[in-house]
Amino acid sequence: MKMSDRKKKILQIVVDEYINTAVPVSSKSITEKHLTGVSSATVRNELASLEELGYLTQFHTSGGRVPSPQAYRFYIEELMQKGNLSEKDLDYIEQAFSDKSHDVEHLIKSVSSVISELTDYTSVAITPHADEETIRNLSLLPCGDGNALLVIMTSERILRDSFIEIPENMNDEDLEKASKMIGGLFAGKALAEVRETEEQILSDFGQYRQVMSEVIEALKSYTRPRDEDILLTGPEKIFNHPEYEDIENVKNFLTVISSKDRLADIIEGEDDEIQINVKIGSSGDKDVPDDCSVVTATYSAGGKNLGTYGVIGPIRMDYPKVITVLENVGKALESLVNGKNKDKKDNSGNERKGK
Amino acid sequence: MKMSDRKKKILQIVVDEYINTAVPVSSKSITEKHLTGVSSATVRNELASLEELGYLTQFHTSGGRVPSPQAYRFYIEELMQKGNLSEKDLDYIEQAFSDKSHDVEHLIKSVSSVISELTDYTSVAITPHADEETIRNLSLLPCGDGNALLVIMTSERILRDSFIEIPENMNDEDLEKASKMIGGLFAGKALAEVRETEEQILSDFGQYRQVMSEVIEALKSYTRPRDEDILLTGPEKIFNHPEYEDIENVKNFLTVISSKDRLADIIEGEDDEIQINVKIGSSGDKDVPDDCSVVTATYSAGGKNLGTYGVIGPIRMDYPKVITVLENVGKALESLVNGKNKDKKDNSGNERKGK
DNA sequence: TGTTAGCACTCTCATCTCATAAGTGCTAAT
DNA sequence: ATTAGCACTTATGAGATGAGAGTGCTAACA
Repeated sequence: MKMSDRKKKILQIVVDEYINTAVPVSSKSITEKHLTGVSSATVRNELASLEELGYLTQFHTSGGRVPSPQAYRFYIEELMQKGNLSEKDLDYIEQAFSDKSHDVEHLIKSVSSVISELTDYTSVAITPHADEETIRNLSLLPCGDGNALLVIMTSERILRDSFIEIPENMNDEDLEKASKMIGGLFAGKALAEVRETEEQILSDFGQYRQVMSEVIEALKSYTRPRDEDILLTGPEKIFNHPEYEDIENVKNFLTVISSKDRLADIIEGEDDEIQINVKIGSSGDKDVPDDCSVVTATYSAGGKNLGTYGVIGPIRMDYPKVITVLENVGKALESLVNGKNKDKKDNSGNERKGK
Repeated sequence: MKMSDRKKKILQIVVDEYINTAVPVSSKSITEKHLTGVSSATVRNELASLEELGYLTQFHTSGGRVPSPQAYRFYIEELMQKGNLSEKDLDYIEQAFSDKSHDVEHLIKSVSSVISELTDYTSVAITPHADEETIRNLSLLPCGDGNALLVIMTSERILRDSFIEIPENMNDEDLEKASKMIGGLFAGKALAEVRETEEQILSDFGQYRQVMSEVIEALKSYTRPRDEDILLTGPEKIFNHPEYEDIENVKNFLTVISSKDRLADIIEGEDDEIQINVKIGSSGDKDVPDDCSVVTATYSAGGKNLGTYGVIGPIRMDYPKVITVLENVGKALESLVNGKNKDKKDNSGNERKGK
């Protein structure tokens, strides 16, 4: 059976209506509010047919219809009409990003918080992978107790640090020399490269072999995302959505978002080509819980990867709104980053500027 | 009216029973399980009297009695019998702390997680105040774009970093000189001291005046606790306690713990003299929500402040268990820190080793 | 052949009643 | 001071009931 235009229209109405009201949609309400000119019986026939096609389900015989995950997917692909943000919302974004501080961490927090506020869903964010970054600066600082502090900064100003052990006989001056040497060696290299050239690097080193190997170990550990790299904003927002009046759903949700590892799995694994990615519960993605949807966007601007952001919430999510917000935030970020680059050196490129 | 011994005994039974079962306690159950030898009518009289004294309340006339916050306070002060941890639990603590990594951050996470696991409540932790620490190392690292990265490490290995602006004409060598100079100047100073001596320090500086003032600004900002300094572990644990079958309570709880600022207020403001601190809802402490209790312990060992840890949960909390766990974790921490110091240099002191 | 009116059927939901069980407060006896 | 006994209160759960919503089906219609 094919999808006639009227079927599509009706499906769109059902999804729109259900997103807005959270109430199963009846044939009557469709003819009354949206599709005047046909009788409810006609709509009823179409609904039955859409149900057969797998787009709609009923909880019980007299309960109206509810979109299936498949329907949401189709809706997002073909039916959804994206809106525009209100002036107020646009202002809000601008306001939030106008902060003077250039700090990546603060920016990430702002972005995450803006998304959560504007969409009214819980927002998740993961900072860009250090893996792809190049090392801008690497230093070893003395601690004075047989350890040194390794600090690295990458091209995108991501910082990592750890304590490493140094030989007993190494004094502060030696350490400084080692620091300069190792720092110079790694400057400009990508973290991912370190692993590849590990043997070569190690073999080249006599004097600072031990320190060197500790540094490499540390660098290797930086490629894994840390708990702190995953940000969760506004978990309490779920209470604004009626599906979370059921304690079981809350329990499930809270359990999922409590595990940073789990969260990372959920928002990771993006296809870089696609800018906005929607995962709808029980879509075969085992990481996303059955009754949740996750919409994420990976931002990059001026050749910089700025992380992946998104919202997690019920399957009955306001996709048009969420996607609109994510797009607008993306634009704002882009102009922020480009604008800033222009102010300084205009070293922006277009290498990785999403499709 | 005074509290007879029998009244105390009965109050203790009621609180114990209610903590264990979450069911209002009846006169009958008391005489049957705990106080054989008296009739339920006698107990009933005592209960009525305890109610008059403000220790007990009833939801409705045939519903048994429930302890009031006042009763919990009295219970903790006078009636409670602390248990011992099981072998299994003790092993668990030891296991968790045997991690090789000496990193403060990991330690804090372990502690928080252990507390949450053993008590079955949500655990909160706040890292020690950088304010009281002395600066062990301060360095300025070049970024290459008109900024420098300031990194400090304190005596307790707390790290802070920020980007500061440097003058246009300052090259990497100048920066290194400035770094050494400023680093030397602040080494051994407490962060709190910086503020006091600010004017003097600034006036002494000609050449690096601007950098210096940026550094001081940054140092001042380190005294405020950051979001990352507040750790929340196991929020989903609340679902193991029947009071959180009510969605309103969950909502309230989640809203409170979602705000790091709020959390900080709740577990801050400890009296340093008291090692374990119990705040019971509606106790006049406006930060703690009405239907929550917070039990915290501030740990210090070998002269080091190791942060404040605790649990947040329903007023009907298993205080004996929680307090026992907190005490045992404290002991384990102490022996860990002392042990470690012995291994190395035995530079431990007894300056601040809580009573 | 597609559309529609009409109607029986199903299911939920709120309300009511009713009986039961639990627990208390009070009184009078010990 | 304690206790047995009993009336009183309230929660809880199990039907029963009726209203309301929505559907599926059938037969008539354009």
